[in-house]
Formats: sequence, C-alpha cells, structure tokens
Amino acid sequence: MPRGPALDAEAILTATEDVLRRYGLPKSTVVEVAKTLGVSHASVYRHFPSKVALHEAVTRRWLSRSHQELADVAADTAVDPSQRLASWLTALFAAKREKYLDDPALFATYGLLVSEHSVVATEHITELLGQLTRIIGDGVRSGDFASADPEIEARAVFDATTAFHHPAHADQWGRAETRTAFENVRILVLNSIRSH
Amino acid sequence: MPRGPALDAEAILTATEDVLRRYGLPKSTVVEVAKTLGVSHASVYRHFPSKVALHEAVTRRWLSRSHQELADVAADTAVDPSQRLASWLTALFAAKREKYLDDPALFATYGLLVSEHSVVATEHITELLGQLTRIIGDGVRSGDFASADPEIEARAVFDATTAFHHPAHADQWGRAETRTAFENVRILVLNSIRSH
DNA sequence: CAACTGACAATACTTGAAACTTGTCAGTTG
DNA sequence: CAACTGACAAGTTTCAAGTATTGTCAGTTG
Repeated sequence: MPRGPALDAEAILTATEDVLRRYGLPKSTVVEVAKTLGVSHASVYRHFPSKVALHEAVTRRWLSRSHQELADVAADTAVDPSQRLASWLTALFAAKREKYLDDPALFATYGLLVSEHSVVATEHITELLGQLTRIIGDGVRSGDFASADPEIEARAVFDATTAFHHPAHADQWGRAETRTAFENVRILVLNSIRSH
Repeated sequence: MPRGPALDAEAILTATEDVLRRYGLPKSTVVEVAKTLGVSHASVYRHFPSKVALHEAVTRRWLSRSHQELADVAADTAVDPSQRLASWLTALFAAKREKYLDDPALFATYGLLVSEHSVVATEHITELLGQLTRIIGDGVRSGDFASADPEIEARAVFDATTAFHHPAHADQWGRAETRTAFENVRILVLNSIRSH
C-alpha cells in the first residue's frame, strides 16, 4: 500500500541525517532509518544496496553542500586575486569552525563517516584544490601572484593550512588563539605567493 | 632482600617503555612493569605515586630525547638562517617520519600518551617554538629574514607545517607524494619569510 | 506489476558475572 | 630501618551468552 509521497532516495538520505544527528554513528541503524520513515528496513534496501552505500551517499551530500559557498568565492573574478585567496581561506576555516562549534558531536560523526569513505574525501579535496588552483591561476595571469605551477602551489597552500581545515584539529578551533594563528598563517601564505 | 642494582626510577622507566612496546598502551599494566623487573608492583609505587605519573615521566623522557638533535640544528650559527630553517624543518619531519615508519604501533602508543598528558605536550611544543624563534630571530638580525615578531612568525611556521609533524597525519608520512608536499610547503614558508 | 513487507540466516553488538588492575598499608627481611 | 612484599578494597576490563542488525527473497498488496 504505497501512500503519501513515494519513498525516494532523497527522503532516505534526509532520514539518515536525522538518525545520525540523534543517535550518532555507532547507534544509527538501517532499521532506525526505516522506522523514522514508517517503512520496513527492506524498503531502504530497494534504494541503496548496503548500509555502506547509504552512508557514502549521505557523506557525499554533506560535503558537497559544505563546499557550495566556497565555489562562489572562488568564481568571483570581480575581486582581486589576493583578496579572493584570503577570503577563500577564511571562508573555508569559518565554514568548518561553525559546523564544529554548532554541534561538535555531529561534526565528529561526519568526521568518522568521511574517514570511512576515503573515496568521497578524496573527491572533496580534489574539488577544493580545483577552486584554489583557479584562484591562483587567475592571480598568476594578472601578475599579482608568482608561481611556476598553480596546481602545485594550490596543494602547498592547502597543506600549509591543514591545522585550520582538517577535522583532527577541530578541538582547537573554538580558541581565540587559534583564530589569531589562522590570521598569521594566512598572512604567511599570501606573503609567499604574492609577486615581489 | 635487595639484591642486584637497587630499583631506581630510570630502570622503571626503561621497563615501562619495554612493556609499552610489547603490549601497547591499553594492556600495559603496572603489574607487568613490576614483573619485567622481578619485583612486586607495590615497589613501583615507592618511586611513582600513580600509573598516570609513571606514564607522564616516560612520555617526557621520550619527547625530550626526540628534540635533542633538533636543538643542535637550531644552535648551529655557522649555517646561514635560510639553510638553518630549512634543515630544522626537514629534521623535524624526518625524525617524526622515521619514528612512525620504524614502528607504527609504538608511535601510535606514544601519540596516545602525549594526548593524555597535554602538559607534557605543551612543554615540548614550547621548546620547539623556542628553537624556531631563535633561528628566525637570528635571520632577522642578519637581514636574511623579514619579520616584525620572530615569536609570532615561529608559531605561524610551526602551524603551517602541522601536516608534517602532528601525529594525526602520520599515516600519510610514508607516501612519496607527502615528501614532495613537504618540500613544497617548506619552499612556501621560506619564500614568505625571506626578505625581498 | 511495481512497491513494499515478513521472515530468515549470518554476522555484529550488548551485557553482566568473573578476572584483573590500581593504589594502600601493615608486616617482613637483610 | 630502609627497601620491599603480600594481601586487600575499590574500580575497571574481559568474555561468553543472549539480543539486535544486516542483507536476502519469496510472497503480499493496491
């Protein structure tokens, strides 16, 4: 008896997010997701081949939402490259920090999910590096930046700011000292890449 | 009946290192340390007030051994500051990487110990920042480096190289790409700090 | 007949009783 | 008498038994 809106993948993903938020990763089960939706757990398996695939999909959706706003900063060619790079790095740190401070347990849950689905994590990082490469490439073209290879430079900038975007360091992000530390690394990075 | 060399703190620390290496942190007990030394566990408590204090002492000893060689690089004023900073960063990464690759399980054990004894970790970082500050201060004085405040600059350099010294990233240190990534961050940092 | 379900085997997780560990101290020993 | 120990209470960890979860599929339903 299919009543109400037909069960679809998006509804299942949203229900899975709910369950992850309420129960955390270890206690979030496919049975609980199905219960939230008022269906049997077998129905969930008609849309996702396994719990792992479901978790991978929910992780991908979460990460892709989280780099949407960064894409806008990266694409805004009206702003000069130095400012654009500074804004992008600040936005990356701010987005992660806010997610962590808003709900540390949920942030930890997604941190676990990301580490369990390294393919998704790699795709996410590739996307971010693409955005960084674009900003740096624009800067080199306009003469603001000096770099032999924007792609390698992007990786170096990303690696140099690890402490401010890698979840392993999230427990430091609430401290005032960490905000200052970020400012100083951002200045260091921009000072390095700007042509002299 | 005290026979052989009297039981002293150093012997207990060495036995504790043995037990940590053989059993890992969760299964390393004071009883096992005592068994290794051929004494009762009550004897261990005559030298250390608690298991936590024992672990703190063993952690302090391990970290202080590990920054001994770095102190030499930092103090070698015969080498010019750029080279000295490059060598110091390379030595820091090399020391950590070798310890990790030599015995990943033991490295993880000490990583846990360090995180459980944050006071010791803070002291260790303060020591490393002191060495960095000295190199940068020398560079500013000789005109090789430009920096308003060597102490803040040292912190920024340390933070920018987090991916290559923080144990959370140890699982990447064996990869060839990571060595390249380190070279590029090291170049970025030196390019930033050198006066133009 | 497409969407869904109940029932099921295999595997993973919880739980509480037994075993072990920490830290103390009065007593032993050379 | 200083160094050490055995025995002990309080707290923590382990393990085996029961319980829950995953993933499948033949069968039901609108």
